[in-house]
Amino acid sequence: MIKRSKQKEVILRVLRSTTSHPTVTWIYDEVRKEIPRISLGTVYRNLKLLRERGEISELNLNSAPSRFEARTDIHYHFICEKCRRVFDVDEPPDKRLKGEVDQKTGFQISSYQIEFRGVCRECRETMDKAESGEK
Amino acid sequence: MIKRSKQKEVILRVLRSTTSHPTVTWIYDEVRKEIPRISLGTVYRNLKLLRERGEISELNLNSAPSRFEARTDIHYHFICEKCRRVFDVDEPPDKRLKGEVDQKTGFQISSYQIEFRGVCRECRETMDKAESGEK
DNA sequence: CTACTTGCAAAATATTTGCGTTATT
DNA sequence: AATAACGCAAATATTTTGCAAGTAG
Repeated sequence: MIKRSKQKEVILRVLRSTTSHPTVTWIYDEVRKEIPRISLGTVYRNLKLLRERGEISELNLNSAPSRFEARTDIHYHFICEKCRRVFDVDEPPDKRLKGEVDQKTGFQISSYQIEFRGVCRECRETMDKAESGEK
Repeated sequence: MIKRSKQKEVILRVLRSTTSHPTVTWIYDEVRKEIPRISLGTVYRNLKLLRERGEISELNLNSAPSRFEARTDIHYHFICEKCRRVFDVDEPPDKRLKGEVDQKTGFQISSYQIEFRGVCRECRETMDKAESGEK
């Protein structure tokens, strides 16, 4: 049975307070403002529990540390390969997709993720400027 | 400038020889059969180069080690949460999706990935058996 | 009480990097 | 020659885990 704890509550509250898809370390630093003696291991353990309970989502994007978010509904993500920021994409996902893949493969699908990669507008502008200036 | 090397060639050939989405360690072990003194660092470095050149794809699925594959066309993946195997899903991806997200966000999208998670048929059967036997 | 949770520290994984040497162009 | 790539080993992350003590149910 899962027992409640101050740590769990604060971790969840911190994650719900942002839309920035933070890393474990960022969450750890935020939570420490309230619980200075919390350990990184506890953060990992609770994020894992919360993910298993379906209360949060974990994103594994290219290049190491996992990102987390409080949203658990299916939506797209965009990862900027320059600045590494992660954006939610406001485009309704295809409702039929899961069912079709379900049927075609015989797999029991519990969730899915769609991730776009590229360069965000801001970084593109910076790059354009740099290019015209340098040559 | 990128120079060719025996190592690069063998790594690429090994990856092209399988559809199993191997980890770096698996690739390393395979390549060592031909080049026993190759170092793990070289495998990492070359996989990174090949990915940057767009010759291979890197998949970052939940739970640590990256997986690689020689395919670079857009297709879906299914990850079994029990046995951790990765399957290609034979379902044509939505052609309009990239364009729509492109337009809506103003991002310059270079690629995207769709990953389904769940339990594969084989593991489901194993679980069903275990359950009926244990109670 | 019992069993889940915590903090701490150590271990286990995974990936990157510095450096002197070797190979490609 | 110049520079990219290599092997090796050490350094960095990143994540997990064992354990003794604390806390919720």
